[in-house]
Parts: sequence; C-alpha cells; structure tokens
Amino acid sequence: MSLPKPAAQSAILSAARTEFAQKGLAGARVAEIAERAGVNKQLLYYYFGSKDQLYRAALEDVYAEIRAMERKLELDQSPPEEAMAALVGFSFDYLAQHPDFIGLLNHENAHGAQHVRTSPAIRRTNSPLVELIASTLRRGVRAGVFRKGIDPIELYISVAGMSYFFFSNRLTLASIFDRDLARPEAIDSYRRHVIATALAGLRR
Amino acid sequence: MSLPKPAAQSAILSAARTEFAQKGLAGARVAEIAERAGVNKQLLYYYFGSKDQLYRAALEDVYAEIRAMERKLELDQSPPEEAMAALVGFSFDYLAQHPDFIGLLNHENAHGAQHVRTSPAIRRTNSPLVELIASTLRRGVRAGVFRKGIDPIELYISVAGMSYFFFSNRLTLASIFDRDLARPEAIDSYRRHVIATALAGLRR
Amino acid sequence: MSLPKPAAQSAILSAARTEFAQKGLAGARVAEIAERAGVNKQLLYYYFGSKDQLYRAALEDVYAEIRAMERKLELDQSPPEEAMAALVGFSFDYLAQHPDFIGLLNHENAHGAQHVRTSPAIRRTNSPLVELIASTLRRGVRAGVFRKGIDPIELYISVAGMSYFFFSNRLTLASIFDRDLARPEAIDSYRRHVIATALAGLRR
Amino acid sequence: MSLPKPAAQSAILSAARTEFAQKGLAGARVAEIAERAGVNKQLLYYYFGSKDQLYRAALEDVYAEIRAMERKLELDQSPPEEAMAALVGFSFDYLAQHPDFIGLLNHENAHGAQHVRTSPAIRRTNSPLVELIASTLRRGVRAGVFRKGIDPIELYISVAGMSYFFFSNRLTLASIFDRDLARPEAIDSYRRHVIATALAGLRR
DNA sequence: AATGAATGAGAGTTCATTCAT
DNA sequence: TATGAATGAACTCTCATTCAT
Repeated sequence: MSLPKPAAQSAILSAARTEFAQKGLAGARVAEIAERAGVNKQLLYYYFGSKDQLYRAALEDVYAEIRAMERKLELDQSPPEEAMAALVGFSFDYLAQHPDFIGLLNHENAHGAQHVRTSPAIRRTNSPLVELIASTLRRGVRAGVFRKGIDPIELYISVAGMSYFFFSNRLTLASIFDRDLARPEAIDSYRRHVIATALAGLRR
Repeated sequence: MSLPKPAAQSAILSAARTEFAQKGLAGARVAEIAERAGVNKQLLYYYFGSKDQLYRAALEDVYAEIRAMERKLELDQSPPEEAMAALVGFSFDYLAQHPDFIGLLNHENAHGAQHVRTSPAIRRTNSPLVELIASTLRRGVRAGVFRKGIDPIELYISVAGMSYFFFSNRLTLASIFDRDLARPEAIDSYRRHVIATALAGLRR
Repeated sequence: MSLPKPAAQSAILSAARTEFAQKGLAGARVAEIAERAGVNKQLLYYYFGSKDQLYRAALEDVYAEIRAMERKLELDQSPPEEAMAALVGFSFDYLAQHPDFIGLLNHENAHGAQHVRTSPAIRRTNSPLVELIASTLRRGVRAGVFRKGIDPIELYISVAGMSYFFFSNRLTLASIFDRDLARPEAIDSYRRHVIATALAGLRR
Repeated sequence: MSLPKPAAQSAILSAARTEFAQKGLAGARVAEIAERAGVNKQLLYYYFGSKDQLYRAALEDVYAEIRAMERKLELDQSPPEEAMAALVGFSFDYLAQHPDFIGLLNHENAHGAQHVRTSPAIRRTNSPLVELIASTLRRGVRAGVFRKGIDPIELYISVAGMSYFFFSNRLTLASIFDRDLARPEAIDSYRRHVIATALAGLRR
C-alpha cells in the first residue's frame, strides 16, 4: 500500500471491478478483464493468483473506496434532521454514481456473501456511515426531534434498501411498470421520497 | 399451461428455480438441475430447448406464483392504515419465505433484467400488489389519513426495497455488523421497523 | 467387465498405455491419446474423469494383462530345473515383448509408485509368477537340486531385475558401451546369461 | 570446470538433480528448482540457458560423480573372488546411497536415453567399473576360479540390474508383496543374495 | 418419453521463457 | 551478477449441446 503499485496492477483491478460487476464471478471472463486492462492474460495470475482471488481483491477494493468516501463526511455541526437527510442523500447518491458497487454486491449476495464473510479486510473495517447514523440519531433524540428506540442498524438497512433496490432493480422495475426510471427527474423524485420516508419514520 | 404438465416437467422447473436462484444463469449447471430433478440431462432439452429457455421458464414460473399470491389479497374492507400495514407485511413475509425469488431477482438484476424485459408473459401481467397499494392510498387520502401526492410506484419500490435488501443482503450485513439477522426476533423487529417507517411516510 | 465395453473405451485405454509408457504421466498429452484412439478428446473425460484416473486405469490394465499371462503358465510337471529355467525365460521374454509395461513401470517407480500403492485392483491380485517360483523352489529343494533358504521374493526380484534393467536401460547402456543391444543375437546371448546366472545361484 | 564455480551455480545444479530425479524432465518445475536453490528463477537461464540444458548438466554431473567414485576402487591386490564380491557390493551400495542417481536414470531410460546418447561428456568417459570387472574376470579365469566365456558387459548389466531394480522398484515391490524392503535387514539380506548369485554364475 | 454416447467451443490455469533494468 | 515484470504457447478440463436409438 505504501509503495506505488505497478500501473498494471491497478489497471487490472479496475477492469476486474467492472467485469465482475456486470457479469458476476462465474460469468466474468478472465480474458475479457485482461483485454480491458490492456495487459497480458497471465499477468492476472502473476499478481492475483486466480480468478477467485482477483474477485476478492476487487471486492475489497470497492469496499475500501466506499468507506473512504464515508469517512470524509463531516456533519457533526449540522442540526440532526439536516445531518440525517444528508446522510440518506449521500447513501442514495453514492449508489446512483457507482453501479459497479451495486453489481458486485448483487453477485455477492446472490452467492451467500461467501467472499465478504471470509475477507478479514472487509470484516475488519467498521462502516463509518453506520456510526455517523448512530451518533446523529443520538443527537436528534437529545434535541427532542427524533423518537427513542430506533436501532441504527435497522435504520441503515432500511435506508440502504430503499436506495439499493431502486438502482439494482431499476431495469426490472422499469420493464414491469413501463416507466423510465433512468430519467433524472425520476431519480430525483425518488430521492426525495426516500429522504422524506426515512425522516418521517424518525420523528416523534 | 392449462393441461397438467408431466411430473418430470415440473420437477425440472422446480430444480431449475433453486439452482438458478443459488448460482445464477452462468453459474448454474444443467447437469446439476437434471440430477436434482432426478431425470436425464437430455430431458431438459426435450422440454425446454436450451438452458436459457429453461431459465426464462423458471423466471416466469416464479413471477406467476407471486402474482397468484398477490391476487388472493382482499383488503378492501379494512381501514386504509390497517390495509396498508397488511400490504407491507405481506410483501415482507413473501420475501422472507421465498429465498428463490430473491435469488432469481438478484441474478436477473445483475444482468440487466434481460429476461424480464423480453418476456411477454412477465411484462403482460400487471402487478396486483401495486394496484392494491394505489387503491389503498386513494382510500387513505379520501379518509384524510394519508398525504396527497404519494406516488404508488415509488411507495412500492421503497417498501419492497426495505424488505428485499434485508433478505438479499442478510449474509453480507450479518457479517459486516456481526449481528445474526436470521434470528426470528431480528426478523420480527425489522419487520415492525419497515411497517412503521412506511406508514410514517404516508401520514399527514 | 462382464458387459462388452464400448469400443471407444478400450481404444482409449490402449492409446493411453502407449502414450503414458513413452512419456510418463506428466509428459503425456491428453490430446495425443485422443488422437491415437481416434476419438474426441473429451470422451476421455466422459469415461475416465481425468488424466490421472486414465493413467491409473492404463496401469491396472497392464498389470491385469501380465497376470493373465502368468496364470497361463503350467510347469508343475516339468523337473524343477527345467521349470525354473522356463520361468526365468518367460519373465525375460515378456519384458522383451512388452516395452509398454517397462515404460509404465519406469514412470511409476520414478514417482514413488504412488498409483500402484493406492490401487486396490493392483495390490489385491497376487503375482502368480512369484507363487510359481516359490512352488518350483520347494520342488527343487525336495528333489535335492536346489539349495535351502532361498527367498522366493528375493529370487524373483533378482531375476526380474536382470531382465528389466537390460530392456529399460538398453539405450543408455548401448550408448555407453557402444554395443548394439537390440540385435537378436545380443538379446539371446544375454537371455542365456540370465538363466545361467539365476540357476547357478540355486544349485547346491 | 577446473575453476571453482560460483556458489549459486552448484546450488542450482544440486537442486536440479534432486528435482529432476524426483519428477523427471517434464514433471520438474523450473520455479521449484530455483526456490530449492534459493536463487531467482532467471539465474537458471543466465547460467544454463534452458531447462533442457540444465537437465543435461545435472545428468553429466551425476555421471561424473559416480565415475569418480569408481575410479577410487583399488582391488588389484585382492584375490579375484574377493575382488569381484567387493565390486558387486560397491555397485549395490552406491545405488543404495544415491537415490538421485536412480531417479535420473529412470527418467532418462523412460525417455529413450536421449540425453545420455547425445552427451559427449557422458559417452566420452568409459566406465571404470566395467573395466575393473573385466580385469578381475581375467584374473579369476587365470587363477582357475572363474569360468571362461563370461562377457564382462553382460555381467555388469546383470549385476547392476539386480541392484538397480531392487532400489528403483522398491516401492512398487513393497506394495505388491506387502513386505517392507526399506528395512536395513531386508536391504542387507538382498545384498548378500545379489553377491551370492553373481558369484555363483562365475564359478567353474 | 427417455437415455447413454459423443462432441465443439471455450474456459481457467500452468509454465518455460524473455524483457528491461 | 542478479532480479521483478511480463508474455505466448499450450494444456487440462468444463459444459452446453447434439446424435442415435
């Protein structure tokens, strides 16, 4: 981490992330990843050992990235309601802008989270976002604007779920309801709905 | 469709549903499905033509099933808030009890909903649940208990999302938060959280 | 065994025997075996599962064959010295005519006899030849022409060794001594030497 | 050759000898040899050019070693029978103590002695042992204790064969006869058998 | 309706070797 | 003298699919 990795290594990681997000572990093609990265196929093995280990590395990479983003959030000074709205908004926006993350999570879940569960690197790092949610909740309760008894993890899951499902199932939903959910207005309208719903659930 | 299918055919369909739900289209093995169904591998081809068509059939099967369940709901007589709580609860419970459905949806989304989009059988059938939500919303607005301007599709997406994410990402979440989300109490607690959050968002 | 195997199966087995004998397990090429057998490469996997299992099958096949040959020997009526000379001669001649057997044994030994050791089919079957040697030894001792105290297994090993080494190392030896050991006269001369040496060691 | 080689070079040679002896030319891994020798993989290429040339070097090395040992034998003063027994014993003991030599020979034979045949270094050097056998035979014949007409090369082959086969096929034989041939007593007993058999074949 | 035999295409991976420093 | 990075060729094996009955 401290030494600069060879450029090839991060090119591979980046290509892998995209390919795995789109096609999953089984569906992804090693040759395709190599080509996207502009390197020889065997270099993947030189650096990562196997397709499986490359997948794991890509997964850890994407988790590290989102946690780095979360760590940048600074909302301690804002009023609790504003802060919470910002957190929900951040969560929504991050997914809106990182389809790779959704793709990887989708596949990971589809396979029982095997890799997440066995990756110390992922398990080790706490989620800064959940901790921010927890502290904001406490501030809101103290300020008398939020109900007591809200579980921060449950809150996180419901907020993440509302956003995640929208993006992960967007195409399925769009097809079934015959409504184009990719339009900026559609996204923005749903974003407001999510924030409103989340906050409504917190008020006394 | 109206005639009773040969036993072998539904055995295949059932095995396919499980296998595809667990491993996705690319990861599933035709040989494995045949073995689970207790039939010769070639029978799949005899009945369904190809792996892809079998996947599609399994997908349509699972959609038909959930819509049949939805169609049984009769909540016109209940007060709007009760009815809405029941709808949210139904949505949550169905996912709790049908991991196959989640698995298939996950894979489907992971691959751009290609099959859902091109399946007339799926697109043709409206979702009875969304229609029930819409009518219940209208009743609630009329009765003065719900806000105006709630979009039923957005409401459906947020409700489904809160539930779906919990079950689809349960293992990932359990691992990251180190909390066993499979315990009945954990499920029940989150169920109440979802219903409370959904309804809070509707009230005036 | 009781049902006639598909022709392809024994064609594969035969081709495998030759290829493995010539190049060993690591050096042999699955594609080459398939081509020699005139079948599709994947049929090997259909029938034998893997290169390793095919190697094992070929090894068992070759052992079964030599034991079948040994079982045909009937020397109970001959005088002990004649019988023993015949046994030594048989052992020599068999190797002379079955380079595949030598090749397979060579490779097997070179790798610690891993497959022989773990093949119940090979370990189960006793060597009829060693039993014949033992009984002939006993007859000779009783008749007063052979010494007491000769161990039949040691005798077998020394006899087999004299023959085996000649054929297995023939090319190396020929090169070092600059003498063509493939000439029929050379073979015949050495054959007589082996029989004479073996019998000399037995006489009182 | 006359100058002391760099340490790395002989470390490679030694590692190569072991690896090739155990796995043969095809089965040996260049990376494994480098690791055993504690050097970078590319150094093998720097010194030896290719895997094949390294194999050849290891083979020549091992031949040079055995010939150096043979050259040390001084038996001109002993009575012919004693001298011959010592020669047979030496041949047996050398193999007992140099499994690498057996391994390399095994592989070499398994592949038609290609490298021995084309190595001037190996072909050039006569075998001191065979010459000693020849001279001892002549002395014995002159002394009236050995038969006339024994071919020294045939004698050498049979003696080497009895020993070589025991060690090279030890594991196979042990497995088939269910007798532990690695026990010191088993080795010693067979050693006596070999010497007795060889000498019996020479007596008038 | 049902099956064992057989196949073609392509996937992941290994491995000796070379490049560049 | 020594090495980390990179590559091309080839190999084993998997898998959906078809043939023939």
